[in-house]
Amino acid sequence: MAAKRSGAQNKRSQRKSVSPQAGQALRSEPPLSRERIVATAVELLDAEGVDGLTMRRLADCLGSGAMSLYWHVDNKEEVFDLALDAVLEYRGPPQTAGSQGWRGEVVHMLEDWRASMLRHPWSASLLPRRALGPNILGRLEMLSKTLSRAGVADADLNAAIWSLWNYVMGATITRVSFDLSDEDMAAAQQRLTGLSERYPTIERSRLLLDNDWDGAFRKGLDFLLDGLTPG
Amino acid sequence: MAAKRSGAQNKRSQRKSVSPQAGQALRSEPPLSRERIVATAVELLDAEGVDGLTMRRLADCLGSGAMSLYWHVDNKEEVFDLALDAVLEYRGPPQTAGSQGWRGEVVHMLEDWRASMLRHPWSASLLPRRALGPNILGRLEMLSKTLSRAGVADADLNAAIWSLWNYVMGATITRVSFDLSDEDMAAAQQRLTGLSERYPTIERSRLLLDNDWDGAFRKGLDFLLDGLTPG
DNA sequence: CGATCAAACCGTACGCCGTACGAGTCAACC
DNA sequence: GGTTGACTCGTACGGCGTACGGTTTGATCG
Repeated sequence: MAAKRSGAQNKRSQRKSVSPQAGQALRSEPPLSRERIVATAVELLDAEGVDGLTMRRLADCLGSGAMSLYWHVDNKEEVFDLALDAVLEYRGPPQTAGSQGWRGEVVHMLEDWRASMLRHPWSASLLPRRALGPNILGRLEMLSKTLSRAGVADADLNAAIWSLWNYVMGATITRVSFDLSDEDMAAAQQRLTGLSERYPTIERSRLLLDNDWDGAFRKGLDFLLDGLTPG
Repeated sequence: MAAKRSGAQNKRSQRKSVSPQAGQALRSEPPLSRERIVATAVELLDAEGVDGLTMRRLADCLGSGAMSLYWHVDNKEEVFDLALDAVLEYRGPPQTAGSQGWRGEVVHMLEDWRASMLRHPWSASLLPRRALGPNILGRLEMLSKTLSRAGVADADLNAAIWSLWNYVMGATITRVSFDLSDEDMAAAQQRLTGLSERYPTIERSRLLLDNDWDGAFRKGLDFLLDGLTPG
């Protein structure tokens, strides 16, 4: 009988043979692989959203049967985890202005983090999962190293990292949640004005409308960084 | 034919009759109602988590048929929305120390917000939804009013509110995501030490272990409030 | 060459899901 | 009695994740 044991055992073991594509002479598709599955999953998520990804549809897009996916992947959860991390690659700050200092580097990485997730809004709805893939860990490592070099005390380092993480995640989720279409906006406003005697202040401030999300994100980030660093 | 039209039309219209419980002479359960459905949904979510809530199970707990729920509720999404808001009621700061000032009131409300969600961890996984129920709106209204009275400029008010919201949501989601059982903790540590040459800083700082979440939350909140207020 | 074996693939089936549909029940009112 | 409207629910449909076991394929070895 075949193997197919528990997670990451014999699967993902790379082909040791010399032939680049083994078999599959009649099939036009390249053979399945973790990478191809994840890449296609991201495409599907981008196109159809979180509910549009099913194992059957994913397999269809890959030109394979649904159950074939389970050779490369433990279950649907793992597909989500891999897709989330796949979208969060970070290549570092732009080299053109190399002398922007640690703070510029941190701001750049965090704004890029948020932007990457907003480019794939489904990623925000996957958030409450602890999948710490290599890309997420890489960003945390960069954050940790940069803050440490900037003089943040070791005792405060973890709190500082988590504060920034929290802020970025909250801002991203909120931005996705309220990324309403125009009619939704109108409906929300409608509902609020109907209740203006109950919520006069937020009705008057038009909190749910015309807000500068990007600017507010940057502002709050600055506040946080001001507080987090000794100088 | 019956009515059952679109959202919040004829449903939820309270009984005008004098009889306290109409019909249902043989059934021991009280009649269905939005309130009872939501309360039971919260119980079920607390007990079984987000995947444990299905319309059939919810109906079973209520002693009714699954399809009966749809008279009082549009769909499962609405059950989630109502459950989320139901858990976020806020009764205001403790009256004993009435003179703690605006900042104490804000901190109290935000810490209570986070605590309420941590008491029902499923609420964090429901987050990326824009359901603005009365309790959430009430908290936003309180925040808006208090900050405004504290002297935050109107131009900065919305940014201030969203920054605090973002921070609280991110911190709560993160806390839930990493609320690992002991073996999960060990596994995460295992995975990290295996990769210590790739992520030396976060491995050394033990970022994923022994962290003071509550203290870090309070710290970051203070940073944010420091930056947000003029004085 | 033929035998063997693991890797990779996939068809079928099971139990569960959300909910459309329409029929049923019952109190209130004409 | 007849009608109506609020409410309950049995059945059914299409779709889901995935357990299970069978099949194909290429590599390896005699």
